[in-house]
Amino acid sequence: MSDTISAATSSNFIRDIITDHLERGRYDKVVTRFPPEPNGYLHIGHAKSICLNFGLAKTFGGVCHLRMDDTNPTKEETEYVESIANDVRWLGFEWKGQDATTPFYASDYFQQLYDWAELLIQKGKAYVDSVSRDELRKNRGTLTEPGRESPFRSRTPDENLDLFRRMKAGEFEEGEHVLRAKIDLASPNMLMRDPPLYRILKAHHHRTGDAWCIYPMYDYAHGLSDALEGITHSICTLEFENNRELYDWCLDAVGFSEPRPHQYEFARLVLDYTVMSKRKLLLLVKDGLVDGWDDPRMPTIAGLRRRGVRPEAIRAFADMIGVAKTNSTVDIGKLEYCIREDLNAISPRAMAVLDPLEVVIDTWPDDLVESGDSIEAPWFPPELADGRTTTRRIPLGKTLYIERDDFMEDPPKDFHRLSPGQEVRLRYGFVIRCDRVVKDEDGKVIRLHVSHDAETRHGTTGSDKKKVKGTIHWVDAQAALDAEVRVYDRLFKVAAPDREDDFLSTLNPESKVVMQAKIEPALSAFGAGQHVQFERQGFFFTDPSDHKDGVRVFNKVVGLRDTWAKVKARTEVPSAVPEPVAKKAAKAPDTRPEKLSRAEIRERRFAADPALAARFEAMKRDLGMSEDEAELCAETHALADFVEAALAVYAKPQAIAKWVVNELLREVKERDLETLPLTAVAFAGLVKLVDEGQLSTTAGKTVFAELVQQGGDPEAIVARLGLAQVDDDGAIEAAADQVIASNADQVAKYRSGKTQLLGFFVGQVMKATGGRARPDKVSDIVKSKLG
RNA sequence: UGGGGCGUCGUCAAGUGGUAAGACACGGGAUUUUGAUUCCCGCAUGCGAAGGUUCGAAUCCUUCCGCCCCAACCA
Repeated sequence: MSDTISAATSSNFIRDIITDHLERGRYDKVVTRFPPEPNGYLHIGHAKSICLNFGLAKTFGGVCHLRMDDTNPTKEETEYVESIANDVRWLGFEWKGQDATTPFYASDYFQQLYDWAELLIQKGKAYVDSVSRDELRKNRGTLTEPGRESPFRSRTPDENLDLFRRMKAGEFEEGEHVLRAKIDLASPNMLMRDPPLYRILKAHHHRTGDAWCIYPMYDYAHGLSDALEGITHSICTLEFENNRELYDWCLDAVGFSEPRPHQYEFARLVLDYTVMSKRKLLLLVKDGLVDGWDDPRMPTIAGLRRRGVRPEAIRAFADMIGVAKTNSTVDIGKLEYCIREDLNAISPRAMAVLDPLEVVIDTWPDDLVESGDSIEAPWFPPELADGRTTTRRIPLGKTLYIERDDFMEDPPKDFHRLSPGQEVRLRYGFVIRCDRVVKDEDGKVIRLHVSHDAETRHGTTGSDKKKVKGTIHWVDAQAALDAEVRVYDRLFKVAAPDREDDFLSTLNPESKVVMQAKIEPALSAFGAGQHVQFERQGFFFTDPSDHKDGVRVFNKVVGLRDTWAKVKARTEVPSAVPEPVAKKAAKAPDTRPEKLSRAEIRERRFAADPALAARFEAMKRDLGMSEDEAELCAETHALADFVEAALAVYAKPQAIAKWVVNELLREVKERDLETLPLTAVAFAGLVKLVDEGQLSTTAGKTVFAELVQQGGDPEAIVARLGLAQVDDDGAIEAAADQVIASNADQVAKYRSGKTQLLGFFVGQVMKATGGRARPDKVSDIVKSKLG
């Protein structure tokens, strides 16, 4: 793996999990995996996942497996396997596989997976279902209605085994039978309603050929492949969150015990102005809307590579956008920034005129008309030269080309370029003044006549004496070489083509514009696959396949930042065509029931349990609890019992309710109250201690946490931990002085008005006293000391 | 009450009860023979909303709101 991969990758929740696991010794090394299905080319979204998985392995000193998830022979092809392996390697990563070049394949595990399926059948955890595809779907129920059992669900293991073996032997046609996990048709998670594990597919597999006619489904194959390879952290995207339960089921059912792999999900990359789904990308390729998978406009790795983006930029981008669980859309400007930053450091500078306008220097000396002149210029600007002192000669003659955009007959006042009567500097040349404009009969400017100031010639002393506002690029007309320059822009006109009914209708017709450009002759030395900055324009890349001797083809990678374009856009009329509003694609009907109001829900609950209703009323009426408090305390009978028992020890309903609602409720979310070591008596004792001022609230919370963990007696815990409240002004003042003395800069900030720092000081003093100080007193003392 | 997730600046994103990181974008300035690069400076009295707990809440509790995912023999 390359050393240039950023070591300072920012933290994310998955790193935190792994760090924790390693610290606790749950695993002793990290094994991740990148598991693409070889049914398409990798794109920048995959790159995010690749950087994550391989990056994690690298930073934790583990390994990452590249595994082809090839369980569906109808979609997968060897061409894709090769492109995927190639792309991963190009991105700068090495995988652990059978060897350095061969990846893992899920298809290598078909026999083992099959054997485990037989095991599940024998354990009664899987059965062969023989209903039609339609029937199966209907029997699955809906989001709100449970599914129904298939009549074949009760087949014996022996029957199932026989049928399954015959499925494998090819005795049945596709769709006749399917092997299903026997889980729970009523599960709220649709994936757990007896999901198919194996289906019959009489298709030729790209690696196993015709050896199999049954193939495992994703959920079955994936988790078990992970387990087989000793994967520790199986990282996938958010849409698989629902699959995690099934992932765990499969591993448990086959009999894997800890430490075994676990699945974690992060948000996949969504980028502005592009599409990322393989289906849509495939459509663009198949319909010839782009020039193949490696069209430089495609977000594929192959496309980016051909465009001239380097792996360094992609890795920097992956690092920049981070890893989280929020569905988000990344501004494509971030990618462009990373590309520029990378290319800026390595690209030699040259001049090229994409849209030439002829310029004749009328003052050009006669003796140089034939022979011409030339100027030496560095390939790199001084701030980047960094020891690179190479230069090239730029021919210069009487006739030049400049960029058509760099001339305006009637310019706005902040135009720094060439216009009638005005001066501009030629990059590495001299200052010229526009004397005359020649137009054709349509009024189009076809030639400029200028005069030059020989004293401003580059490299001569005093050449920069004359100050002009602009410098423009140019090439000598006689010496210039012809080149094809492919100017690429974003593929879509709208920010979210995915949200359109017909995403193809938003294709940007100007995403590829081919220019016949004039370039400086030194560029003839450039072979295919080289980067260059055309000054004032952008970064370009000689096309890896089309650029040859005599045929010069440059791809535009990305433009330079263009402040002028921004200024222009700001002053011009804002484009009258508003971005079309994205229409949401029609979705399947929402079958969720109407939302019930809170009161209705309560009514329903209490109607079902009048005794609970009575307790709720009693708490409200007899104990003076608020409606909310009473409702929460009467959530279940167990809780209500607990509250009543606590009240029997310490009869202050407000105080008890407060602690129940704000502290206890949190603990009983995941755990049953009955399993908590905390007793009602201990709880009441704690509330009393705090309520009577013997314990600060902060210390009270510490004791509460202890009680929840270990149980015990609150007073004993207070004594053991030495938490009794510090009420003594002297002790608090001493602590406060200490804190103030050691935070002089913060004190200064506070005194100059940043009073929100009070919390900081109080916090420091509280920490210094181990949370025992009376907080209100601390606050008062600190405030008066800070003045 | 089907279940599972997610809401912090225009965009990503840290932050897990004690000073709302950072980056991109944006705005201003300096340097500049690329309107580039580089360098400074500015940019969330506030974390979906409202209540509550606390000396102190983005963080804990409650309720509400919004968005995403799941009913392929795809992955």
